[in-house]
Amino acid sequence: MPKTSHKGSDFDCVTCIMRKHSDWRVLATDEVDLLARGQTRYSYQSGESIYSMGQVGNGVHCMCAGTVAIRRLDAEGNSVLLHLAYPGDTLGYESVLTGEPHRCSAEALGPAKVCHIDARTVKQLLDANPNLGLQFLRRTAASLDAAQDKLVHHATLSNRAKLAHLLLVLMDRYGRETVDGANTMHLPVSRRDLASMIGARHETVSRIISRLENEGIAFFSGRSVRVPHIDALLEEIRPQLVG
Amino acid sequence: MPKTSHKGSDFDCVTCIMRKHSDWRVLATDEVDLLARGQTRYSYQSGESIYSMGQVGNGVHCMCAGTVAIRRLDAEGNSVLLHLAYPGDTLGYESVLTGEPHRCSAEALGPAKVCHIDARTVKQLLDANPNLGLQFLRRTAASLDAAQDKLVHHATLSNRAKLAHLLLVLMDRYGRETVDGANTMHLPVSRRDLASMIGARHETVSRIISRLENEGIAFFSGRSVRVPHIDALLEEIRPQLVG
DNA sequence: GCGGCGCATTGACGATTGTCAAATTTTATC
DNA sequence: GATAAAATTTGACAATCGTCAATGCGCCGC
Repeated sequence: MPKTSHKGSDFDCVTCIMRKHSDWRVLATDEVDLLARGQTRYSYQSGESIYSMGQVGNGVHCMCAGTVAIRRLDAEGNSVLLHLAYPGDTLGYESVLTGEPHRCSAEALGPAKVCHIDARTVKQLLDANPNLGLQFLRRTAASLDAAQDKLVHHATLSNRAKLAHLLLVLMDRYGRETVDGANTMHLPVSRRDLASMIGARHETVSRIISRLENEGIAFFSGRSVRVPHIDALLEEIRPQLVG
Repeated sequence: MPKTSHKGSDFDCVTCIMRKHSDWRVLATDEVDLLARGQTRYSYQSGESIYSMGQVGNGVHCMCAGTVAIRRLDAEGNSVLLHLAYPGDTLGYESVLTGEPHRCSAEALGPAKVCHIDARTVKQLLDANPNLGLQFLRRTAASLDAAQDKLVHHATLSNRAKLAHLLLVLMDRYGRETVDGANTMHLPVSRRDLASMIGARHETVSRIISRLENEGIAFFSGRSVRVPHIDALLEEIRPQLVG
């Protein structure tokens, strides 16, 4: 499925609109120039791989547009979607810092624009501006916090509650409210990926979806989802607080 | 339950045997002196809190001896044991870096010796030596990697396999081999904590333990565990590879 | 347009799990 | 050491979940 990515040169970090929202915002002007010299922009089609588990990273990837899935595969070939990355996110810096191979793969979930920054440039910037390392540290700590939150959810919520929570999170980014007060969105991922995100089989997700539809809470058609009353999904997360 | 911790002054980071195994190993000699001036050693009894969720950290904690449980509580009061920390580990630096309250609590699981390093000193050291920030970054990235591995396990393994895996990990640190080739250990945590670590109810863990005993795989008595053939536990992790 | 192929849905069924409850053991406190 | 509190174990039962299997749907390449 993956086609070759397209390398473009009509772009520059100096003028990148996402830079102020990324880790690179701590750089000074001359450091941004250095960043721009080590940078190459790539366009990816849906399904294309940005990097793969097991490879050693030769640079970091800075997202300008699109959605990228961060996955990990276990020994039996099960794919688990761990994280969705968005414009402003920097990907793959762990491997550059440690020299270890990537522990996850990154795959475009739609047309995406991602800049590659050469490892040498990254190291020069880390040397030149200690704030960049601290910024990466803050970002990584936030990711760790998010991962731990997921662990808590996996340990305490039912699959149904986890799916409801995931739908709310996705609705927050992909959803829009219609005139009748309902919320709709186009799912960025397949049912299988939804299942791996909540730690269940895809058949189980299908059944939960069926029940949600029967109960009038959410309606699915392909990848489009309609939630008439968003509060009904919120109810699913809170365990029964008998009153 | 928690008694007050004991503040001791008969100790110095300069001579600390764990320093070479901790993040502070990147410091130069004069920086270690600065570290030692900002440091206070505390002794904690089993069950005592080192810091709590919601508090803003006024420094970082460096473990010299013992075992510390990193927990998170959800809105309903469920406690999830996310991580066990050991000598050489540095705890609570996220809060110091971000100014945000601690997202987890840290509790001694037995007699523990933990040094507190004042936030001001930490910031001075981060300013003085950029390698310290990069070291924290590597450490945090490793923690993130471990958390993601747990997420994959939660998504793909049965509770029984997760418990077997956890026992193997604990055996690696707490176990010793007896003359007859069996492995034994003293569990550092309660059944409830074991359950929260694998994302199951404590009743479920009790039942899995009963089955493991009936099948001759592992024998539990209080907190002591005896595993006659460690390979039998390993078999539990690998899904059925029909041959 | 057609055939394939992967994804999605649904049914059936057994296994596992969560919940509630009670009995028992261990641990903590005085 | 006695009592209280907490942790653990076990049973019963309903609900959920995973697996296997069959079918339908949609997309893509030819």
